Amino acid sequence: MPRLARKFFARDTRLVARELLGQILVHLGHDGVRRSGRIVETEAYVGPDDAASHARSGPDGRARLMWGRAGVAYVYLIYGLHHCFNVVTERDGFPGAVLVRALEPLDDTERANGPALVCRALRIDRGCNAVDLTESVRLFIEDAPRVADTRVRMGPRIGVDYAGDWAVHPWRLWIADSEHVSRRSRTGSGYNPAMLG
DNA sequence: TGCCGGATCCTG
DNA sequence: AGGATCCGGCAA
Repeated sequence: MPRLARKFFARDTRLVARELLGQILVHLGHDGVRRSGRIVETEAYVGPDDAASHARSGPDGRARLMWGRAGVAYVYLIYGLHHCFNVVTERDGFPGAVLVRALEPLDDTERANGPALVCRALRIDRGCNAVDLTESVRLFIEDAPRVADTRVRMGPRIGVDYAGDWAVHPWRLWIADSEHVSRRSRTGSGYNPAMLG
């Protein structure tokens, strides 16, 4: 199965977040086991002014990878015990990334309906940080059929209430009929992008 | 150098 | 509702 190439990621972050739905995230662990899952929920973090984004700490800060080459993994530790997996987007010099929030489990993978559970299920940790997904043989995203617009929902990002006006942007995207999205996406409302005026 | 708070999850 | 538990950023 072909993997997603750099030009897929080097676009508007919200578009990448939308088109990542349905694609297959694959990690070959140190134990040689292939673990994978279909991406069913994402969030977009875009631009230098997004108050919810780690990119706010600047091009030399914690999330400097977000300012760099699209298609690279940005993995960080949160709350001292969990990992979150992102893919860098946009052109060089403009920060952006998509957080993978939930997977439908495929090969040797346990439930992954939350960003930290995604990393736990696929054994992704900071050893995966800065890996180029377009070149790595152990961490990449396979190109799977595109999900129809009618199945997509969008709503505000989770856990970023501190970000003021930026918290209300509907930059969380998920597959409406998936059993494997996070609790908030399964029970929350959300709306269809096609219904936008 | 010290402190604060977080793109979370689980248990009670 | 609260605890677990580490690290980067910012204030002093």
